[in-house]
Amino acid sequence: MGRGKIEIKRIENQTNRQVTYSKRRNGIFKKAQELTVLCDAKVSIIMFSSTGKFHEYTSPSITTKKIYDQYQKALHTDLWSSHYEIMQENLRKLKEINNRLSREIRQRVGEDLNGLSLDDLRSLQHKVSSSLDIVRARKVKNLEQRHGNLLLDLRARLEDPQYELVDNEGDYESTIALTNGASNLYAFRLHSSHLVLPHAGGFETDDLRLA
Amino acid sequence: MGRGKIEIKRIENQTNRQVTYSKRRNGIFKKAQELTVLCDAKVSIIMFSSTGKFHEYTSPSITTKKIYDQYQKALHTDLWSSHYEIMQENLRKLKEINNRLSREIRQRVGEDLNGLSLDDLRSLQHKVSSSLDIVRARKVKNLEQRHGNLLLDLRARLEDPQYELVDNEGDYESTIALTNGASNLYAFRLHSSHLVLPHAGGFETDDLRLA
DNA sequence: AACTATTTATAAGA
DNA sequence: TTCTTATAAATAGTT
Repeated sequence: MGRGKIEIKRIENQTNRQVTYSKRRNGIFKKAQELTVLCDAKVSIIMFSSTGKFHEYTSPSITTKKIYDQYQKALHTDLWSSHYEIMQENLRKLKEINNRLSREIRQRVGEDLNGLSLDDLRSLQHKVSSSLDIVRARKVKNLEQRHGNLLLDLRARLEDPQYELVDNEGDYESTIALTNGASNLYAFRLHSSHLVLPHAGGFETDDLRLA
Repeated sequence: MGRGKIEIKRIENQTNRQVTYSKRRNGIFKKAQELTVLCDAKVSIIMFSSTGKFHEYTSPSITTKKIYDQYQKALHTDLWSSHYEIMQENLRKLKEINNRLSREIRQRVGEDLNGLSLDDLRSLQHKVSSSLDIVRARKVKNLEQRHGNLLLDLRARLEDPQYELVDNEGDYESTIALTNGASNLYAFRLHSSHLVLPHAGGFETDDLRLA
């Protein structure tokens, strides 16, 4: 309907496209308004131009939110709650992980020991002690690497009677200690990998896996 | 456009109204489709007839939900999005806290030491060492309390040459050590108290403060 | 659901 | 952008 017939395919000329968009948009909105009045209907139109400009028509006596609520009812589809539920669940899991990490670290720091039995304390001591060995060994290793100094190495060995043990059997012993000491951590990681991720393509949700 | 001109007002004859609704609905959807193609636009139309029947058009390559997301963004209209954004923000913060806790604990366990300078390692060793002292002291204290046994106490003192120091000056020394060692933790807590909580009355969001 | 006289929308041009 | 106008498209009333 115009001076000439046009083919329904993308208008390549940007200006033409904009003009046509504007004209036809008005046309559609007018028709929507007429439909609303003539037929006592409720209409919601939302559109975005190719440049991202937003326009809408909504029948008077209704809001976009109401239209969408009805839409959801009509389709028996809940567009948003699944996302909310997933986010809630992720929040819950992250908090759980956080609490465990907090407790673990507080105990390692020496806080919050009241609930622990003697055995717990003993085990905690061993864990912390193992960690200390590892850190100490690492520090020494760093020193060695940094200075390439055998004298220093020797001095470190003298300074630290446990060093010999850690250094010789360290790979095995400390791995065991570490595994035990860090077992909770591994559990946390396993947990965090269970975080439910929303489907792709919906809301942009950050990757929730812990690094 | 038809055999006669019509006034734009509600069609009282129910049958006519239905017929007109049907015809004009198709017209609008066709125009929406054309607009989509011609102008590379994104259109979402949702309508309900006076009898409650539901119909929609959505441009291919987009979903109603996406249109709705964009709609919310475009209007800065807050139907649900503020809640959503708050949850996103909280998730982000929890993840941040989690990562810090994880790093802290991993270092205390003896993992992930590669990035640390010699000074870092030294400081870490001191922290872990302090923690170890505290835990050890606590274990011994537990033993004492449990058995009320002086002999045991004595044996513990023999077993652990550092005990004397910790026991005598422990309250001050270990508090300092703890405060230093746990300073990051306090920072985390401060952080977590900054979590934004959604307004009451919306979606039920769990309390996000860390215990 | 078709038909078609008419109205309405709009493409192209100014 | 807005207006103009020839023409295409939509549709009201009819079958």
